Amino acid sequence: MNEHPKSGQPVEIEGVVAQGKLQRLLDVLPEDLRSEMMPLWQSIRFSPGDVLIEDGEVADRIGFVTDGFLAMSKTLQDRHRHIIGLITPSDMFGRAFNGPSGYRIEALSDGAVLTCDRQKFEAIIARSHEAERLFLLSILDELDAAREWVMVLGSSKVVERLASLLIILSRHKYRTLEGTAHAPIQLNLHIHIKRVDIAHLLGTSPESLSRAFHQLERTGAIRIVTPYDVELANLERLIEISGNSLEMRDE
Amino acid sequence: MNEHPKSGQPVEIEGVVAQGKLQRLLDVLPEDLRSEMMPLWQSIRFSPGDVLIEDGEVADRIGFVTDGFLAMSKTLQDRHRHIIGLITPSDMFGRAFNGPSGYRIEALSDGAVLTCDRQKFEAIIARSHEAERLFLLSILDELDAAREWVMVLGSSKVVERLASLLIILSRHKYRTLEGTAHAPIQLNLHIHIKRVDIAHLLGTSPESLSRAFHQLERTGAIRIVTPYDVELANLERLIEISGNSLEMRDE
DNA sequence: GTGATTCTTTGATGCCGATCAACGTGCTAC
DNA sequence: GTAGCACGTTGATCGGCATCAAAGAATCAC
Repeated sequence: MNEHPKSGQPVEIEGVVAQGKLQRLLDVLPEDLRSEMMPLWQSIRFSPGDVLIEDGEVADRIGFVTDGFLAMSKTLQDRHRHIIGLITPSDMFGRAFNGPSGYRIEALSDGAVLTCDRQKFEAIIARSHEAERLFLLSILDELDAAREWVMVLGSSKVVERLASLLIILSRHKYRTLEGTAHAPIQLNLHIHIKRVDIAHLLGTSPESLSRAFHQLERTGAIRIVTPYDVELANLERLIEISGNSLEMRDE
Repeated sequence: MNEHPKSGQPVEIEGVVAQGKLQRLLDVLPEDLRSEMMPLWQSIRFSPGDVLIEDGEVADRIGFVTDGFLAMSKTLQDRHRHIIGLITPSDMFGRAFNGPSGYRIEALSDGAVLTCDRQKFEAIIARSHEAERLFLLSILDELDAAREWVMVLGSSKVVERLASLLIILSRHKYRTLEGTAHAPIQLNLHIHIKRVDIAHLLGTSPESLSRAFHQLERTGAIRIVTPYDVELANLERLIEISGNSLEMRDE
């Protein structure tokens, strides 16, 4: 029995566990809608370079990231590739209640998503006032994140932007460590993303990004263990370099 | 009689006429909620430099711009001022259903807003499914706009960013000219915003911005009549310079 | 009108970062 | 092992832009 677990219990589909926003959404759904929605979900694993939704395509599916990093990206005629934003665990993608996507959704790391038919998702959410409200709140969060990112891109220098990114990534990591009592003084940050992708996210080139990384290391703000493993040795200095533009909320 | 005009008719409060999103919102409200909400509105006129909501303040009011330009801005300790985004006629501001604002809302031009107590606004909207849905859709629009702006800020060069901004501004102007049958070939764009503010919006300095303006003029893309009046002489070239990153939808 | 104030533009200089090129490093295949 | 490949780093050059400084241009007070 117990085909569809009760509210509050972790939801697992094909070996992939729903958490964060998706779990909260399922939690507030009344039992009947919840039962209706559960079988619609499907898990997909991805690897770097995979394209989940093509630029310009009318997305017929929405999804939640359960693990790994996706990006909204766009490459212009002049072959310049921009990464508009990261999509990190718990985030949603796919333009529910909205028109076609102007951006490609692509994978920057290994990971997994849970996806659902877009129209069915919308229809079910729309039948629960609570769920639709929760959905609205998560869009408001996305909006805040996007604006914060506008702020970051406004800082002219690459080191500043990189410092901001590292802080944001550490916040994400911290967010998922809800078990921990206090923030650790020294943060070992595992970066799952290639240098090129970080560069395109920060609006710079891999070369300049590399220099920025090593500049941060020279000032003692970070220590580069491997290109994918960085130790935030001096968080205060890092914040200072970033320009103090970020709210240090823990959510 | 007819204290509260019927749906579909323009709403006017203290000489200021509601249009765009606010009007649509009022239109979908059932008559009782509409009557309840109408007396809550209050018009405020603003001039450049006026601060409507202070950075960090818990906004107790929301508002819709009916005329002129506002900005979300933030100035860091190092006195650097960033403008995160423009708030143009029909746009909302003030974080309904959300926490304190991390940004200042300030006026960049003369204009007017209609404002309403935030909690009362939320309460009334929440009682109408249609209205809450409409609200959600307008937040989704804001999200798109924010992401588009991330895209623009990603282009390294100032001329490109300026070209994009001019296109966006012309779109706004076109949006309000719903009476006109077709887009005019040659667009006379009145810019209500000071150079410093545009500069801070584009993440550059007034000096560099000035040079960018004149560079656009040299290439024939625009003609500068006065600093506040620009003629988009060659829209195609302007789009080309902008990097084609913008969707040319008319809404 | 005149002067004060505010905004825009122009000029000169030095730094940051884009770009091209080459080299280093780690991984996979075999 | 070695070759090949993908990714990261380093070096050198050059253009764009921030910055400082100062000069037009427009507006307002009076």
